[in-house]
Order: sequence, then C-alpha cells, then structure tokens
Amino acid sequence: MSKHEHVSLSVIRRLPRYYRFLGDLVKSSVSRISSRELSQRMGLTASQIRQDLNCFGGFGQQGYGYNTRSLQGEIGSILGVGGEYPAIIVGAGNIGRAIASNIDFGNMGFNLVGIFDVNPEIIGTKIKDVTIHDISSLEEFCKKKHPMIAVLTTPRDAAPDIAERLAKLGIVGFWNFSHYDLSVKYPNIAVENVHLGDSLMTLCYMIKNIGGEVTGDTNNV
Amino acid sequence: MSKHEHVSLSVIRRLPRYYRFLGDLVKSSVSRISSRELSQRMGLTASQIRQDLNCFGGFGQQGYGYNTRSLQGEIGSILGVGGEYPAIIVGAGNIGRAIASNIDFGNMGFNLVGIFDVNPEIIGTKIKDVTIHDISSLEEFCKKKHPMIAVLTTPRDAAPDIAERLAKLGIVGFWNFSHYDLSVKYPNIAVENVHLGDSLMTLCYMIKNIGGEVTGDTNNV
DNA sequence: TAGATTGTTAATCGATTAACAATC
DNA sequence: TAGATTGTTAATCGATTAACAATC
Repeated sequence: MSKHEHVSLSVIRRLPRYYRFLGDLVKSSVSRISSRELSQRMGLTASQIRQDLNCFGGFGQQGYGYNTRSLQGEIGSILGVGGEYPAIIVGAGNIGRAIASNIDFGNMGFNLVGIFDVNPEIIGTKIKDVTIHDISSLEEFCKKKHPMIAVLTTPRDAAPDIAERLAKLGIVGFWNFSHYDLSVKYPNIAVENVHLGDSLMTLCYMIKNIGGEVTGDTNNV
Repeated sequence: MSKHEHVSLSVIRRLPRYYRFLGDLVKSSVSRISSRELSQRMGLTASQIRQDLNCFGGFGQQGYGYNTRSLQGEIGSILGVGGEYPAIIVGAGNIGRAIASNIDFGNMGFNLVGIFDVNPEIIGTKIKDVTIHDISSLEEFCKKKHPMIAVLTTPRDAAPDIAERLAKLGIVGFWNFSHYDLSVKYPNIAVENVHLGDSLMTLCYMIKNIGGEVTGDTNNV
C-alpha cells in the first residue's frame, strides 16, 4: 500500500491531524487546497506537508493543489479507518467508561466488542450497547471473538497480569492508559501509550518555562 | 534553573517517564542506578539518558551512577511538580469527570480549584471536593482565583469560544482534550494536546502495518 | 500560453549515538 | 590503585526545510 517501505513515526503521527483538518475543510465545502494554504492553517511548512504525503503517493495535481475530499479519503485508507478491527476495553472505571462513551471506535477503524471489569456490581450492565463482562471470562471471550486491540484502563497493579494474558491471547495492539510501561516487555505488539500524567507534567514544565525556553513544536502529542 | 537555555521538547517529554521509572526504583528500594542499567529497563540508550540529564546539570557521580531518590527529586523540580498552580476543568462530561477523579493534580504541580459545565443538573455538585460551577460564572471565578491552566474537555463546538474567554482571562496553559486545534490561534499560550482520536488512529496504522514498516520509537506519546 | 503548485532532490538543521578523557 | 561510570565532545543519523524542474 505504501510507496516506500519505511515511513517514520513522525510522519504517521501527523496523518490523523491532516485527516481532521481535511474533514473540517470538506465540512466547510472547501473542495481544493494548496500545501501552502494548508500549512498556514495547520502551523506547518508547505514543504513538510508535500514531503509527508509523498511518502505514500502523489495525491496532488501541479498548478491546482489537492482535492480535500479525495485526499482525506487517501489518508483515511492509509490509516485504516475503514477497517473493523475488533477491540475490547479492560477496566470499566472512570477512564474506561469515558472512552467507551466518547470514542467513536467505528470511525477509527475499530469495533468495540466487549468491556471487562472485576466489579460484580457493573458486570452484565452495558455502556453504549456493549456489555461489561467479568474479567475471569477474558480467555473464553477472546477465543471466540478474537479481539485485535485492547484498551488498558486498569489500575497500574493489575496491568502486568492483564497484559500478559492478552499477549498470550494474540492481541496485536495495546492502547495503554495504565501507568505500567508495556513497550519494553512486548516489543512485538504495537503499543500506543496515553500517559496522561506525563502529559500534564510536560505542561507543568512548559508554563514554568514560558517565553521560549523550549524549542520545537509545543503541540506534539 | 536550567544549565542551557534551550532544551528541546524531545528531552522534556522524556523527563516524566524518567520520573516515573525512578519513582518505581525508589519504591523497590533501589538506591543507585547506572545510566546503562536504567537504559535497559526503559528501552533507551545510556548515552541518551546521560545526554538528557546533562541538559540540566551533572546529577551523577563517576564510577557510581545516580542516586535514584535524589535524581527523581531533581527531575521533579525541573518539571515543577512541587508547585501549586491553580487549575480548572471546563466540561464535566465523561472525560472531564474521569480526569477530575483520576488525575492526581496535587502531585503534578497543580491544584484543582474549579470545574465548569453548562448542565444545570450537575451545577453545584462536587467531584472529589471540587464544585461544579455554571460556565456563565467563569469570568467572575477567574478574576478571583486566577487559574493558570485550564483543562478543556468541552465538545468541539464549544471549544473556540471557551478558549477565547480563557485566553482573555490570562490562562497560560491549556490541557486540551477537545477536537479543536488551539495551537495555531494561541501561540503564546502553552498547549498540550491530548487528541485521543489521533492516538487511536495511529494505533490503527501500526497494527495494520505490523512487522517493522514503521521506524522510530513506537511508544512516543 | 502563462501562472501556479506539485513532486522530488539537495541543503540544512537537530537529535541520537559513539567514543573517551575525567574522576569518583 | 584499579574499575566503573559519568560528563562531554565528536560522529552519525534522521527529519525538516529550501529550491527548482516538471507539469497541470
């Protein structure tokens, strides 16, 4: 699918943002845009946008620019948002519930098929049509439904055991909200960490050192 | 405070992770560690760790390594986690409530002083001892309490207006969970974006292209 | 055709890694 | 003292920016 075999993570991480901005443009009935115009809206350089897109193919037209709708489509298919990878959430606490309610899994390439928790009071209840199961039924469930990714929102202490069980069950990606660091232990599983504490601490540094002491794009997350 | 004036954001973003790992080591009663040992635990190079730390000063001792407790303290004070910057949350939906309940603001340099929402049913109630106020009282509240950072967890449509009001009220940092991109409009305010959708799309790409097509550290968030 | 803007190559810049002298 | 490990400089690597020929 990709033109070049190795596309750097820096490029990949910008794709969802392009996708978002292009979606906004489509919504506003802007049908074409140049790399220069897009770069100004996004706070990037036009060079970088053209360089990024050309990792995957020539989506533009000389003298014209890019068609917003078709470019968004291309980026969407590079990211795989048309897929229906089965996903589960492990941990139905505050964060798990917020994710289950707020994240539009369907439009991001996934299909939320189950939620797991230890709390007997909520087992059997549903969040947005998805049932909360007892964590003890994790193995049985996975052997049937074969989820590909797991959203980890358990407390830190529970994370190592859960991760180990899921790794054995063939999970290929972790969306990790727990404080436990999975990357070193599972190098062959895709791990996307969302360490909210780390993010807040970074903000703490930035406001303490406001006025340009930090170099680089402040807004990389 | 810092040895060199300009420390790159790449370095800053690693500091909270060092802080976390050092905290774990202290908890496990490991009182000293070499850059080599730490690098293996964290999946980095020893060179990078030494290079990073020496942006701020020589915290180690030749032939010995680093004292875990004192190094954690140094990093904590670089990040500013001992501060008490007043913070507010705007938006008491699922995400806002999850953050109010789960994030340990006190240990991250902040003090959560207020939560705001538009829903009359929850105005006046509390989350963890913090009262939910009517968004219409935002100006009055801010002129009294002078919050420095705002956690934005409103729906996308409400974000531009709220951001504008907060910018006028002297907010110096946004922890932005809304889909609205603040960075371009407010270049002088520190913005830390947590675009969960972008993060999930990145994971989607990674599992689709598993097996090494992506280069770079998979776990940068 | 002339103007605009891409795709792509070359130049620059910054971040990471390697090497080693300093020193505990 | 000898061994270990830092702090720091130099080398490498990768990412971003600039430039421009190709072409719509």
